Amino acid sequence: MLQKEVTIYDIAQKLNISSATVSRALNDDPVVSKKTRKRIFDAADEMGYRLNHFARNLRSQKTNIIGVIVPRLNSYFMSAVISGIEQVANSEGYNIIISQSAEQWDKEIANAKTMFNNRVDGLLVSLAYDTKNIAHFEPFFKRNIPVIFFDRVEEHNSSTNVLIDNKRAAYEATKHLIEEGCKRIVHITAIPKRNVYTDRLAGYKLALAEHKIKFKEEYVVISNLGQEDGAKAAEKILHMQPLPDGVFVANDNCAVGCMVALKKAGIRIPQDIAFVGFNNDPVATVVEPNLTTVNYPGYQIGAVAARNLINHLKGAPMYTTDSIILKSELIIRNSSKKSAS
Amino acid sequence: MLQKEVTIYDIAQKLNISSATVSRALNDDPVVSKKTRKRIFDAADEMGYRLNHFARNLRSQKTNIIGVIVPRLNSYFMSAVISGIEQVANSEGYNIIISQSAEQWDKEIANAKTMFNNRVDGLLVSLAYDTKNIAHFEPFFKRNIPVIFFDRVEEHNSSTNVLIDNKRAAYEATKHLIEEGCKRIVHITAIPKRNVYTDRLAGYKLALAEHKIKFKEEYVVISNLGQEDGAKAAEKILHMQPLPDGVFVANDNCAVGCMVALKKAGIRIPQDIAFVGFNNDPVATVVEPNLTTVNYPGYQIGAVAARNLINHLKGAPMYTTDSIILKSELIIRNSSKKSAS
DNA sequence: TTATAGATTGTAACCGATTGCAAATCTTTT
DNA sequence: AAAAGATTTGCAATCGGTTACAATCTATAA
Repeated sequence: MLQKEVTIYDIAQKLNISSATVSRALNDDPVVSKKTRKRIFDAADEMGYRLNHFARNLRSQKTNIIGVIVPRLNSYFMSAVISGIEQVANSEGYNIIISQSAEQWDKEIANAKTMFNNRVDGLLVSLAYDTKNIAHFEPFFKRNIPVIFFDRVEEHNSSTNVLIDNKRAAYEATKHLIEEGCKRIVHITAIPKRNVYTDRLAGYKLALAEHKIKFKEEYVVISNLGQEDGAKAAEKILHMQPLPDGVFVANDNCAVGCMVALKKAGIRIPQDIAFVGFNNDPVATVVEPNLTTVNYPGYQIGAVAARNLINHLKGAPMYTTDSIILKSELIIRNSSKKSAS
Repeated sequence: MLQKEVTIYDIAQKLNISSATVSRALNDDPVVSKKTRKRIFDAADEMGYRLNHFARNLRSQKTNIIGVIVPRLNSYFMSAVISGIEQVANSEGYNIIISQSAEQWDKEIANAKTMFNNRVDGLLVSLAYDTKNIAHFEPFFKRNIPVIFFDRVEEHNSSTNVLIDNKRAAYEATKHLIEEGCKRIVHITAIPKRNVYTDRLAGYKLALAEHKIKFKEEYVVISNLGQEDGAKAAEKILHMQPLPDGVFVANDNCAVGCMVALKKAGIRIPQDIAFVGFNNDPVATVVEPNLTTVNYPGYQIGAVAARNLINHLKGAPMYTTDSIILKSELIIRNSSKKSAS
């Protein structure tokens, strides 16, 4: 037996007052006397009243929903990000709806449209591989709906970015390899279209240049950065003459896949080839030797992005922050300790 | 310059027809003539009309939102599940909102309440460790809002469960260890409150019994199943006399943590101790030796659960399915091949 | 030509809240 | 006791759709 929904009208009728007063009381409007206020709350409790968000949203033109668009959900990093977003959003009374672009520009466009039609109050986005421009977010900008990009970002004067200093992190990683004695350093990365990859590539080049090591195009291996792609990259590396003595990979999963394949081929790590990854995925402490990597704090990225978005929604002006750079650091483990071994 | 929202009234006015006709046309009601229909769609496009979900929801009392409550988001398995849910839901025009219980009963109760107040059309739930009963879902049952449990389930006559046959999977896993020659098999698991753990324990016991191996309470190690908990479990194992010769872990992450710690202590795997895990997390192919494990198809679990829920929402009666058991299988890798080594 | 069924469109109530403005009630002051 | 001011409360419009029912139009048959 389905009980009918209780509305403010039912409460009003029962107490013989107007629905306006009930509405005000339930919204803690101080104009309502404590006495009626109490009567209303008691009645609401007793009758099992619950707010109808649609009626409210319809009136207030707000949804209390934050949209999240990510390339993929199935990585440790992204899970951590989402976890951070959810935590903050939830604590502030916002709900999140999530969709995946599967790294495809057109799906991202479709997702953005859906989010727009769902009238999200704000949007958190990590761009797909494929995305050539961000015109599909124009409707949001036009309506002053805040959009924050994280991790995979694009510059836009009416949005904030949340990320780490990829160039510097990559620089540190590469420099570390050089200091461990590496001279022929391969960089495995994705097609450098997105900031995360171009910046890491730039950091890699900078470190080389600073140590007077000539950059070689053939040392940049383009890959999809999955674990299995790491194995494919290993193939390529094994065919290089002379063999590289260090590898900096833009992602731990791929690094690990590559290490496993190289080890199978008899390469010793780090003696023959030293490795540095990126992200500090838990798998870094499982592979042998443990992987030196850049700690990329996913949970915090998500939490900060969400916090910032909500601040905007609550009135903080957009221009106060342009981009937010979180700390990252190199965690040195055995995969790169050439000198000590 | 914020452009104002276009409503069906604007379209109606412009075309000099009634809003009712506009509404019908936009909803593909065949009663509207093709001619007016076309005029309406053209005008809607041109004017940049977008549906107001709240107005519709307010009227139709439907939200097209599916709620998802999970213990944690940060595991590969759960990411895969969410990915599956999102895919199916999206393709059917549903949105999902996600919240985490952080393995706590009270947070789960709060989440359920939020979902209820958000008037989700249906709910997908994986229960927290902690959850002692599912009374907090009664409001859903009472209102005939479908609830589907997956992975961590509880029996209830008005809900469907989606999961694998944990008992059988555990039985196969343990049997495999026995057939590889193990006699003293440890089982690392969580406090057996949830089905997944009790069932796996039962499967473990069954396999032992069937092979006339006496069950020993002290061989069941209770843990939180994180990677670091695996290391703690390794401690305990190292203190056992005589040393066990096989370990069946209820989760790959923990198995891996345990293996790494044991190896550090000089234990050879699988020669001294053979390992079988659970889930087929990607890390299973990174650890050395590669981990034998039960393949638990997360993506499919999510997709099937979502598909089923949506079928219910579209009218399929609830009683047609009571629980859905997906296939799982043992993937044998080197961590358990005692006989071959 | 007219009755009639069938196709199309319009009218208006309804979903459940919010809120500006007016009205009523209660206090305080003279 | 009446006037003025401060508190509370109520009225009614509004948000943007949906849909039962009535009204109108069109085409075909008698």
